[in-house]
Amino acid sequence: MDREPLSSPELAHELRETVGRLVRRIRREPGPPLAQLAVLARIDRFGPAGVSDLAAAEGVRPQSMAQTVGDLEQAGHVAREPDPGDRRRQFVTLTEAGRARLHVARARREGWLAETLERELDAEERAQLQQALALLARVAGG
Amino acid sequence: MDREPLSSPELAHELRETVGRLVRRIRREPGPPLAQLAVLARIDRFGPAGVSDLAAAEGVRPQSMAQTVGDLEQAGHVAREPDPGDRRRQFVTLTEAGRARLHVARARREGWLAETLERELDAEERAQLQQALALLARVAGG
DNA sequence: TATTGTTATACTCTATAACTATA
DNA sequence: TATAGTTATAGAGTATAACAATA
Repeated sequence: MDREPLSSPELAHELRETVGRLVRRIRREPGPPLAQLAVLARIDRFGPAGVSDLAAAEGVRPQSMAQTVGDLEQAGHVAREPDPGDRRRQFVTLTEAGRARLHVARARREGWLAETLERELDAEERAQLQQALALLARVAGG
Repeated sequence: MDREPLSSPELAHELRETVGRLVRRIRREPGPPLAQLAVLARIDRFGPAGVSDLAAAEGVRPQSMAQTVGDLEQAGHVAREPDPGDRRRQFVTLTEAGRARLHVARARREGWLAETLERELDAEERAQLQQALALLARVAGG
């Protein structure tokens, strides 16, 4: 199944097309908006954080994150707590409803992806993919 | 550098986060809208095609593709030619301006990605990534 | 001055609904 | 009826610009 190695421009092209299609496919699954889900997941994993921290972590502008966090707050999925040491900052925390929402959403939305990974790939291929994700993280995060 | 193998749900989570960040990073590079670029690239590679064909190939609805093709036509980057055998169909073709636009855009937008692949990864890692893309295509395309 | 965060506005991308024209 | 394509409308996601409050 080995193919000719692609040049970097060719590989860049394939990479862009493939991840584009994958993102569209994931987004088609029902569930809460992906940007919101990502924030809930991050707070659940790493604990309360400021809006700027969340923006930097997700690779978006603080203004964009303020919008996302505002939507989550209106839905009752996050709450804000003032930082006593720096009154500019507000810690964004998960509410119980937000935590429940996260778990349900994970089961549904990432559930599709997880099932597809199970169905389409064998264990070795999943390990291959896991290694490749580390490479992609380097490409994206630089 | 081997890590513990992730469970499929964990891998799904990492996959979604990583490709999300990568897409945002690519989109930040200046250039024409990605959806338009993808259509120009496809016609350049596979020749003129109908709107529905393009929609199916890119994994979007025909209505979405009609919008994208309409924008491209207004910009003078594609033209339409009637199919003499079926008057419902219209072949979308590249204009000279569209071809020029494509090549400039590739040099700029995918150029960043190609350079990053060259800089951040070695040849073996790029080969690894190429193989992983085939796996991702299976996940996305199912 | 720098940092945290906001609101206002606009663009990209895609979707669903409702439609016309042709097969 | 089915297919190719359209317009209208809406929502998700992100951006820039301009601003307020705090450090």
